[in-house]
Amino acid sequence: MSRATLDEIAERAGVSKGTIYLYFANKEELFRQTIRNALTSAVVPVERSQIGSTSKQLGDTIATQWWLLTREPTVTAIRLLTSEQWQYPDLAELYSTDVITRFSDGVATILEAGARTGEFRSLDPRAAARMLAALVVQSAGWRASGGGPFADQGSEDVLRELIEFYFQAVSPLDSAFPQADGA
Amino acid sequence: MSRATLDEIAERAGVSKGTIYLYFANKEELFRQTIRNALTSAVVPVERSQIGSTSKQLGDTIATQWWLLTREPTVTAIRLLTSEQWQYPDLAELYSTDVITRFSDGVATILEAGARTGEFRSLDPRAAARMLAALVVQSAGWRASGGGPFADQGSEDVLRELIEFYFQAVSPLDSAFPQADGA
Amino acid sequence: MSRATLDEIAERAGVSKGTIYLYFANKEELFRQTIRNALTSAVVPVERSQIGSTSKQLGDTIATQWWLLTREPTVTAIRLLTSEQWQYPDLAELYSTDVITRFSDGVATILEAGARTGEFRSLDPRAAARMLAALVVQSAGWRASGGGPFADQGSEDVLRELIEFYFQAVSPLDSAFPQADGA
Amino acid sequence: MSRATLDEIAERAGVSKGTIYLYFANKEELFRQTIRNALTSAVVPVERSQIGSTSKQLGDTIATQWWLLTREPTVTAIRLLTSEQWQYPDLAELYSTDVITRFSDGVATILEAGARTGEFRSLDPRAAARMLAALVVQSAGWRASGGGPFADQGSEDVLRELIEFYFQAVSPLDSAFPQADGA
DNA sequence: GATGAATGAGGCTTCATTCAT
DNA sequence: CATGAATGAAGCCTCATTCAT
Repeated sequence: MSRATLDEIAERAGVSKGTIYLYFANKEELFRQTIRNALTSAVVPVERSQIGSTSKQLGDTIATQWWLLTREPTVTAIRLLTSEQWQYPDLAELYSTDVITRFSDGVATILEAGARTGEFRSLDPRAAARMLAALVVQSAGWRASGGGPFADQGSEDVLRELIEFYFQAVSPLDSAFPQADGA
Repeated sequence: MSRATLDEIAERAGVSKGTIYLYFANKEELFRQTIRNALTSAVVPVERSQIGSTSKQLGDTIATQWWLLTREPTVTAIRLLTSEQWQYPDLAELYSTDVITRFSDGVATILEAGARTGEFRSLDPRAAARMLAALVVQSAGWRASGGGPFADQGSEDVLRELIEFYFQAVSPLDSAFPQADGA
Repeated sequence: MSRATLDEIAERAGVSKGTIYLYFANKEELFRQTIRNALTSAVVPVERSQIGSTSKQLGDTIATQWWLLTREPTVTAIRLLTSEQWQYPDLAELYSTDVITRFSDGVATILEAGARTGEFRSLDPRAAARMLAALVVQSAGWRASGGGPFADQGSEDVLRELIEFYFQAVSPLDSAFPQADGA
Repeated sequence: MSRATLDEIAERAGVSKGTIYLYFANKEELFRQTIRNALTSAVVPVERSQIGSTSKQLGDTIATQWWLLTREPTVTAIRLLTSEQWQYPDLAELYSTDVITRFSDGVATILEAGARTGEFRSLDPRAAARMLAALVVQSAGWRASGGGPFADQGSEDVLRELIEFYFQAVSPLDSAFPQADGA
């Protein structure tokens, strides 16, 4: 990432330092708007995925969130945010609420529906959704950082591994292995 | 956390600023050794837990890692590390290898043993261990930061939720719910 | 006065910043010409007042100078000038010569004439004129700034007070109090 | 004066820029304390001069204030203050109140006493004191700046001229010329 | 060993000035 | 002629590092 100095930011943006101040009141505002933009675009569009079987919905939702979290602007934003999270707790809150909670809520709804149809095991949907959120966020973070236990796996591989694991975890106890065609 | 200036660090340590330079070459070295210490102490002692049923071993291992990750020095260290991971990739690597990989390897061994005894489902033990690592690390991180989907749950509750979920995920398809007595 | 940035100057003048540079080489030149204009217009027209008794001439001269000094463009100019007098000694010199010396010279002439007619005491006319200059300039400055010992007096009151005092100071030792009808 | 940049201030003080911040929170505080110190030391000690004839008291008071206003720290302080008076109205107020008002009040008291003993003419003592304040302040300012009508007179000459003029102005109409031995 | 006053490189921000339109 | 987006030198301030005591 290199350092987040205005000199470097300006250079990477191809403008002079002073130009930045034509568009942002100060460095904090620049920071906030950049993060906010990226995070807003990382919110998984739950409504769009409410078609097909709940298994398909779940796979699609996971895959969508995965790609939103691992694509460039989001990675940079989260990287910046975690670097400075103690200075901008409200932005961290935004991330938590808009991205994670929304994903989690969407997943809980799908799990509930799937439990009624028998596609999923009957379990606490909110707890299971939180677990999935943790799984997706941490895995994406590790992938993005190039570290962690996924260092030598491609992004698709990690996603597939994740989906397979989660479907096992929520599949009905006597069911066959479900179809996950996310991504 | 407050600011990480040498003035504040010295004050909290109860020494003068100059004294720090008697023990550390510079701020980076102080940073490195602090993190290194904390991380080393967060390595779960796998050998110790190799007694009892594999279920018990798994539950113990998860719980131990959980408490190691959520106790004070580790929380601070990881917080610092993730803030600066782009500046100190070798420390991030250390975290990844010493803490996560070791935990993950231990879990994989347990899962494998449990699969042989029929206590656990038969699945890719390394993949399942990676998933558990992600689950534990992210959940602990969220707990520590006070944000995320666990904001209003106690640490024990989160741990219990996590263990329950994971045991469901790895339990044999026709098994009853296993006993998780971590913590 | 607000800040003397070119942005604000341009806005108040109703033109764009770039336009200023079509008419002035740089900010210093703009500054110089603005001050110069205002100061030139604050020169008391001594010749015009050379009618009537010397007492009336004196009163008129004081009053005229007073109003020239306390009206808007002069106040702003002098304010700017005293703020920057160390950067623009030539402008300060201009102020000193064109405004103050000319006023002082005119007053000295009147005092001399008045001394011959017996209207004024016989004293060093140049010294007495310098004193009057100091009196008028400082009083006007205080009035303009809203500070100083005249903070709660109206401009006319200050002028009247000043004229009365000065006439007392220069009146013949045995004379009755003269008529001051300035302004 | 040269420019009031921290670089120059530090250089003149013989320290580095950073050192200033060990003693002052910021430039404004440095400015304030410098001005405040100088102005406080420019307050004429009225009580001390309450001995001898009122004429002597008046002469002493004028002379004392004159020297306080024309000596180095005061000159610098007033110079700085007038440069920035729109940024620090409270300091200008301090100057006005502590220095000018106190001088003016002291003079009014003396004039009143002198009027009772017949040493001074009977006139509005507060108005006459204000006039003297204006006279002294402006003359001192001109002397300090090296400009104005006193450019080619020594400081003692200006003071003598001022005292002579003022004593004429306030002397009883039929009195002989009083003794002014200020300075 | 320990201290903390002093340093100065480097970061953020302002604003006079330029120039393509 | 007029504009205003872009520039970058220069100002204020912070803080890691040094060194005389």
